[in-house]
Amino acid sequence: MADPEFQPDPAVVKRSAPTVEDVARAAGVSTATVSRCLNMPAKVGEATRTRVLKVVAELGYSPNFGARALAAKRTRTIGAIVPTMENAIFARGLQAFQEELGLHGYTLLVASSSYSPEREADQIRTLVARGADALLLIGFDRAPAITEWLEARAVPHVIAWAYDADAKALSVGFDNREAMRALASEVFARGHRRVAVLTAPIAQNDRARERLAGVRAAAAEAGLDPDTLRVVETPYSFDNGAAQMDLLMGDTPRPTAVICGNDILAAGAIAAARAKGLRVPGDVSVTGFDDIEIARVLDPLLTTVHVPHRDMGRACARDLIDILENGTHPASTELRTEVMLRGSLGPPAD
Amino acid sequence: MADPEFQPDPAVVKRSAPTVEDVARAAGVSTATVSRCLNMPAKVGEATRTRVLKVVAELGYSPNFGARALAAKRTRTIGAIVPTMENAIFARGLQAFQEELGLHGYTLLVASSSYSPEREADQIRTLVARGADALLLIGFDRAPAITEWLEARAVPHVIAWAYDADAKALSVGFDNREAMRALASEVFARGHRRVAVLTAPIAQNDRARERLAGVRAAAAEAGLDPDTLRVVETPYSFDNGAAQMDLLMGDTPRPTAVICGNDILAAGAIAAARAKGLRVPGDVSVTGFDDIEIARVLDPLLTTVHVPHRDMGRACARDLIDILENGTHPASTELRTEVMLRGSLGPPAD
DNA sequence: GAAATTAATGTAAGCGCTTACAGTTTTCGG
DNA sequence: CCGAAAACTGTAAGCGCTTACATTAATTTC
Repeated sequence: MADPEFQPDPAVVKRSAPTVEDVARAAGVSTATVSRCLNMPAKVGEATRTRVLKVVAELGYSPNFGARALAAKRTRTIGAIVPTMENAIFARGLQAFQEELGLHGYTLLVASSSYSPEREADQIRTLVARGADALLLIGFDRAPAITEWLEARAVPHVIAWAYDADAKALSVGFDNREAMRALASEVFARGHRRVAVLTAPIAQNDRARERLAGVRAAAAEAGLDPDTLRVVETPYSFDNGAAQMDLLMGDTPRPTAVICGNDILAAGAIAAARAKGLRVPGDVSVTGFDDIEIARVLDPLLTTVHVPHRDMGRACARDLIDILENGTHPASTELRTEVMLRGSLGPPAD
Repeated sequence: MADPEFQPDPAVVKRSAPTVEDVARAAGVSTATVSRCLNMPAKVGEATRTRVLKVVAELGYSPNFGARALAAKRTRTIGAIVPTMENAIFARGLQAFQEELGLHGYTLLVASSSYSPEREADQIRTLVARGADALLLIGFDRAPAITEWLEARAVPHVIAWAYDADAKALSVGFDNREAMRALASEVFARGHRRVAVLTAPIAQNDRARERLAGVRAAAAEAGLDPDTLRVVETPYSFDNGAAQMDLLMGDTPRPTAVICGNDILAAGAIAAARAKGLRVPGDVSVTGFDDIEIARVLDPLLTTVHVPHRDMGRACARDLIDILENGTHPASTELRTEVMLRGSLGPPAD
């Protein structure tokens, strides 16, 4: 004969999500045991575990994120800061990164820096403040203060899209200089002597700088004074590629080949060349870098360097998780790139 | 004459990050005041506030994320689940979404569903469990149970890439059917009668379904039986577009126009047509949808529907923040699309 | 000028979870 | 069978922050 007054409908009493306590009570165990069932199942007796997990399922219990983060001092969340998600360059790597993280129960926090170092520094602080356990960053170029800050806070991080065996930081990437040198060699091997380079601003972009160095190295190998290369810096974008190509094609004598820092610039360059009535590669050869989808739809098909974006993203995820869970110190990984010789590169006209 | 034993070097004592308590002590106030300075500065006296903020800066204090989330019951983190980040379709909208969130002090949590409803359901649960205060989802098609679950938990969410004034859910998007109808009308207006439609599987994709309905509507308007349309379903990808186009071009009689569900399929289709020695639009016209970068580099330029991806991302962010901070109920927003008539659409050959 | 507001700050109770430590059973070698 | 080690489970102390409520000081009102 319970007085209904004292036995209110549980559904009415509990408006909010169930807590460990609710689960513990319902399963007849302590909260510690519930927690252990979820985090270290091996340390709990078989029978207890199944009983607790059954209750967990029935109640639809899901641990409170904040409480867990506070008590365990980790969030199983990993941050990534890329220059941009707009084009396929980073998006594909990010996608693979996220997939791999998900496989291991981690979640991805994303921010973009728009190629601005200040913005990147901000985002790094923000993501760490938001509880990121580790970080994926693009390239090596950043103020030493930031790196020191990360070290001081012991925030694991991996540098992607670049590789440097000597750097103290863990990196997963490829040798931008060598990759571009290999591509540029193909250009010079075809006899091009008036060559222009369309690159992203190299000031705070080690990948762009290394790629330019690769072109210069190839030029030198081909017996050409690297200083005769016409170098034009412009932010990565289709329109910038087109605009700068337009200017370059106004030069006399005109370059017979234009080596672009990435496929997006190359796409713009090819469009601009065509708009001017020039044939590619008849009148001017164009090359790119990255081998994103666009390279396969351009007419002519774009000669470029294939970058294993997905492998890179996946490797980054694995390394960070490895550090977080096993406290290891993985070695940097150098991935291979491949020169993709396609229609946009031909011999010079003259 | 303090015994050094009792006054250890603070630098040695405090290895970990400063807490509110540290700040409070250094500023000579209570922790409540420190918290208020950070969260509701107007409620604190001018002098106190500046003093506290100075200490905050000096100590490099940053509130612990977990503790804050636990106590305040919100994370200022918003989740987004998109089918994929691989191509520019969603990446661009996501970029704008993230930028706008950042402007308001929110962070973006990202997951991708690979167009799988089960995966999406998983990701929704995961992101909410990870503390997402609100969610951005793509399209309306999902199990009612999921929507109910979101409602029950009172998780604000916005549906993007689709618009439905009558739906109970908040949406920010465009009328997929009408947009495609407008484009298809142009195709039929040029005299095409043997038309194929290359679409993503429509089973669990309302956008694809609506677009197909748009083509059928246009066909009907043009006095054509919609059932004479050759409809081919294939997942969005360049290779699938190419493969299916290859098959379509083997038909006799061959379609004179192929309307594709997005630009990626269209790019594959054009490549396949060319590989078969067919001229576009001479032998076959091709249209896309989205107007991503690729549309402007294809040869010929791709006739497609321009979708305001960035506007959509931005509007979604604003709506969610508005709900979170002001408890409002924004109305769904319908954005305008525009048919971009370009080279890939011409009159039929025969 | 006393009472009533308003403004500024402090006190302290959690938020829900993890985990060191302690206590209780089992298990097992000898 | 006994004592020690191993295997489970419980107790309870925080983790660092926010915020309802209490307190005190400064203004305002009549």
